[in-house]
Amino acid sequence: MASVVDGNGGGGGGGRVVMELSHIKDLVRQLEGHLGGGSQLQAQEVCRSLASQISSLTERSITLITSYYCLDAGRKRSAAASLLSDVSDAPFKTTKKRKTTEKVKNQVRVSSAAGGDIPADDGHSWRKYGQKEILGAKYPRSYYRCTHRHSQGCAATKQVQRADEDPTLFDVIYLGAHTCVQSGAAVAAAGEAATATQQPPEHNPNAHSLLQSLSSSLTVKTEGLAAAPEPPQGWVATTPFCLSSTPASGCLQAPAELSPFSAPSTTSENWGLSPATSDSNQHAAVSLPPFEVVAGDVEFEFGEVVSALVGIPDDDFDISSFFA
DNA sequence: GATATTTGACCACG
DNA sequence: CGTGGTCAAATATC
Repeated sequence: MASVVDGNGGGGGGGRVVMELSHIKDLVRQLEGHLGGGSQLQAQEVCRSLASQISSLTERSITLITSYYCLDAGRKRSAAASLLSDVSDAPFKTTKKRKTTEKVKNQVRVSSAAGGDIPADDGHSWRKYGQKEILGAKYPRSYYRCTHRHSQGCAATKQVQRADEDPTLFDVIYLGAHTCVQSGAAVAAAGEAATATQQPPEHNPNAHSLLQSLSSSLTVKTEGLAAAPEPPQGWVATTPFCLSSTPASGCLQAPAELSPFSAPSTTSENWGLSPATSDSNQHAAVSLPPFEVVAGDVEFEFGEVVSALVGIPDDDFDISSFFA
């Protein structure tokens, strides 16, 4: 029921986004190879070319997704609907109400640091404001908001829920983008990382690991789905996939400064961008501080995005079969 | 005293 | 009316 990717419905064939992403993945692989070594001049030339291809392909994918969102924002509904609340650029209205317009949402599964406790922090400071027993779930869901909500009007919130099947795993849903100013280092790192994925690596020492992480994230999102006949409840990616949008617009937009595939809420470099996590094994739920991402989710809205792009009616679309 | 967490209640949505 | 998200008072911690 509560399955995120529900149904085993129809749908088939490829999608443009997937093709683009697969293409990007291949290019990244090639680029990786050229980075490994080889003759300087030629390699540089090839890298440059590959990088620019990656850049344009990425951009195209973004465009596809964003155009879909602009067209269709707010029309879809699914199990996800209950998770969406509004952007709340208008400071919460008079009452304790649930808002239902769209909001940046990003879903990841993390493992707890010690197998028992809450997952380590993700670079942002959160303040718990509620906890709720959820029907059908063994464990209560905790609600967090950004500590800087009042001081900086940051509207980011997250929900943390222990996974039924594995108590050491936590499903974390990020809602809304951080507008607060965080420790500059993390943001800067994210920004730098983003830039590096869009431009030729040149002499960037991080290039390789960045590429690896990009490559692995793409791998999971495409191949992972294709390989798994029935993905575990929609937790399909190893890297958070942030469909950021500006708080005010209903439309999904590519962030101005950051990579569209940036870590959620521009947090620390441990969000799939650091060398430490670049060797992301499929589901090695090892507990490593500060934040081991076991699986991120492109999330079902992304599935709907894709379904729309391919022209599948949004009723009964199964993202897994789509990717297959 | 300031800040964070807990917890029951309130309220919107389906 | 049930469920889930949020509020806010009470409480805990620093």
